[in-house]
Amino acid sequence: MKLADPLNCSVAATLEIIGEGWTLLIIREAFLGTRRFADFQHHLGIARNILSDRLKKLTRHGILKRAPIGPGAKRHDYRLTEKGRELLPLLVALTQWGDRWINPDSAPLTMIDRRDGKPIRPLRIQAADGRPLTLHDLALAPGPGATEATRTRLKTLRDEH
Amino acid sequence: MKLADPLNCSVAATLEIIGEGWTLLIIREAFLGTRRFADFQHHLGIARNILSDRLKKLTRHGILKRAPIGPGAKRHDYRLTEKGRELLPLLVALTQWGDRWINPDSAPLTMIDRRDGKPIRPLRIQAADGRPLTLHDLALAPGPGATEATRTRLKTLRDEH
DNA sequence: GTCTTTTAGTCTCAATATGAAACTTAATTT
DNA sequence: AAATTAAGTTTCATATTGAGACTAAAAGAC
Repeated sequence: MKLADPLNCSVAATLEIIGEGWTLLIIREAFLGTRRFADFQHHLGIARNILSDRLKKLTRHGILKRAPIGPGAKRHDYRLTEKGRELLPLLVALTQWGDRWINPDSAPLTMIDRRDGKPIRPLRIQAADGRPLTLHDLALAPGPGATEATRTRLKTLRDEH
Repeated sequence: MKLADPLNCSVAATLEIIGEGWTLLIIREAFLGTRRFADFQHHLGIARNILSDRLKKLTRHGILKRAPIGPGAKRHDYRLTEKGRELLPLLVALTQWGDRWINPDSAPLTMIDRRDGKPIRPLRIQAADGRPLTLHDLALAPGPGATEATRTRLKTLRDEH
């Protein structure tokens, strides 16, 4: 994916880091507790050079961090940082969409609340006060980082509607 | 991304369809109201052959559908289906993560509640009864589509913890 | 209806990324 | 000290991407 100009968009910015199949699968593995190079490689069946490249990229972006495997060990492994753990809602969104639209009635894994064993609720978009919102309840406003182009585009959008 | 075996995982299944940067950016554009080939091309700066390929793939998977541009028109455009619109939480997750971790204090766009103009709430993982859950409150259970390998893996995970 | 322009692609070819497997080096184990 | 394992790197064949020229059908102008 070779962006001509920056799109001034957090979706695009995020995808430049994790917008590629293996990267998110590596992150998923990390959420499952995988830390070692060889384990990522076995579980995913990814080529070693690609894995090496992606682990470097994720580390460079602070999503994974290298840490000694044990106290005093010289080898290291890869662990999720806070920045990485905050990708959980993204993984949940991917899982829930896949469960519904690709594997309906045959979800491979269910995320449950450890406390009561019940499946978690589907993600919802909510207003500040918690009301659920649909697509039609949403609008876009320029944020503090909006460029002039973004502002113009937004106006065009509003005129269309 | 060439998966050796199916991973029996909805994340992987979903990423096989949309796990590539341009695909999600096309979907984002569609949420912004873009429908025509030339408009996707112009807004994203994507090569025409790649765009053509991705639109076909998205159409084949039922995320976009082709429809006549107007009543009686022979030309068609591309519109989100219900299946496509259900990707909204995924886009919100991408946006919110990017706003927080890549563009802190300089979000390009803010999603607001049309009713009161206030920004929407950050996505949360919630229990069936609505309680917010953190990573540590979650567990995984085999779903109806779990393979034997998945069940075994899950047991291993549980033993580790 | 015919001419012109626009739209939505396809085709070609060079550049880049990926994947498989052999190879290397350092850390651990025996 | 020797053997083994773990974590990569290198090499090279193959696949994907990107830029731009080219094409056919539809829409618009007259």
